[in-house]
Order: sequence, then C-alpha cells, then structure tokens
Amino acid sequence: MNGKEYHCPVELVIELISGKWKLLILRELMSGTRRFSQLQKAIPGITQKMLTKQLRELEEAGLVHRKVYPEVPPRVEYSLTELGSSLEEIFDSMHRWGLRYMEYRIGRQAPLKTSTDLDHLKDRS
Amino acid sequence: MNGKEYHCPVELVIELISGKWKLLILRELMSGTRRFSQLQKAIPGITQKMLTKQLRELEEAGLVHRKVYPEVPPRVEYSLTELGSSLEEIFDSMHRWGLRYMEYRIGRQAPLKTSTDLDHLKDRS
DNA sequence: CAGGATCCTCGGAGATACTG
DNA sequence: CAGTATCTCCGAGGATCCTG
Repeated sequence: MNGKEYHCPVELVIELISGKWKLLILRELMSGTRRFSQLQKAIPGITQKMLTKQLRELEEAGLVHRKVYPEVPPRVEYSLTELGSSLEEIFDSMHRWGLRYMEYRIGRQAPLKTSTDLDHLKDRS
Repeated sequence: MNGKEYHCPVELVIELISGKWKLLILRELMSGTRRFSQLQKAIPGITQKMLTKQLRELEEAGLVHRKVYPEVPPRVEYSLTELGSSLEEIFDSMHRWGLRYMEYRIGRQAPLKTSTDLDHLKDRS
C-alpha cells in the first residue's frame, strides 16, 4: 500500500479492497459501527492477527475510522469514513454485474459454487 | 477459480479481475483484438508464462475469447467476449471513484505515487 | 510464434502463545 | 478486550530453458 506505483485508478481501487477479508469487513461496517470482538464474531474464520492487519490497512487507506476508548478493559470501535461509505456505489455496480455474470454462466456450463448469503449488500436501498 | 465458494457476487468479480496482469490485459483488449506477441509488447514486464496463464484464466472465466489459426508459424488472436466487454461499466465506476479518492487523499497527506497513464480507460466514447 | 515444463523466491496468510 | 510476537506453510508469480 506504500511506495507502490499504480498504473491507474482502477488498479488502485482493486488493491484497496481485495485483501482476503476486506470485503467482509467493509460489508459488516456498512451496517454500522462495530467493536473488534463484534467483527470477529461476525466474520467466522478470521484470526485476530488478520482482522487487526486488514483493519489497519483499511484505516491507512482512509476507508475506516478507528476510535479507541481509554478504558479498562479496552474498547475500540470501527466505523466507515465518508470515503469508505462511498464505496457502496462501486459495490452496487459490481454486485449487479456479478449477478448477471452468474446467471449467464449457469445458463451455459460453468458449475460455479455460490452461496449468495451476502446479497443484501444491495437489498438495502 | 475452481472449486471455490464465493460469498457474494462482489467477491466473485474481484477474483475474476484481480490477477496481477489481468487489468492490463483487459484494458489492452478493450482497444481491440490482439495477438499474443502484441499483448506481450504492450505490457512491459510480463513474462510469457504469466501472459499465458492470465489469458487462460480470463478465457476460462468467459471474459476472453481465444482464436487459433492453424497456420505455420502459429497465430493466436485474443479478444473480449460480450461478458468481457460488459466489464467496462464496472471499470468506469471504479475509475471515477479512484480519481475522487486520489484527489481527496492528496488534499490531505497521503503521498500516493500515481501515474495515470491508463486514464483513457474512460476517455473513450 | 505461441506457448509448455521446471525450478525457485518471496510474502500473504494460518496457528499459536503472550500482554497492557 | 484488543491486540503483539513468532513460526510455519503454501501458492502466486518470476526466471530460464525447451518445442511443435
């Protein structure tokens, strides 16, 4: 994310959001502010290390805001920045395309295993 | 690309286009049909192996069409399928977002190294 | 010309243990 | 609770050589 040279804005966008868990994290945060532990529960399979790392990258990218409450025990809340929220537009367009793609391919041959459990990304207006 | 389970269409789209060279290949093909060697020249730094591999994946994904001419010496032409062409819509939306993102960040602090030499992705039509 | 076949490197990502 | 700190593994990607 640092010191790299991007060929074009499209490549930049892909780098920003294509970490293995980033989409899931962003999706979760699009529903509202979440604590670290809430994210961990909401995203089965992710490790603490990975959640931390991906969140740091999203924060550095300016997509996610991190608020630390100086308490004991510690409390940290994550939320989307304006920039982060503005990604929905892209996600919508990708979501629409992806659905058309799946239909198209299923109509032919490709046995795409899909579980569209995250479809409500667009089912909310 | 095979045997994987996708959480949602958005993730699927990202997997389809996030190979290291896929964007560059797709961009090149959006300008028209290209031979293997033409692609290689148009994309500095890519190796034969990588070009072959990424093309095969794009072909398997149904985004790129591969036409072999039974001649000597061999000639193979690559072009976008309908599905491949339909990606432009997404690219446009990503391109717009990426530009806004860059402006926004440059206005603050982040020293993003960018060379928008591929900006004509949207400067067409 | 358009690849195929091999070997190798390097970093993303998992597992596990520890801490303010 | 919300993280670091290590160790390890695996596979994308690179380099190189070979061929119908």
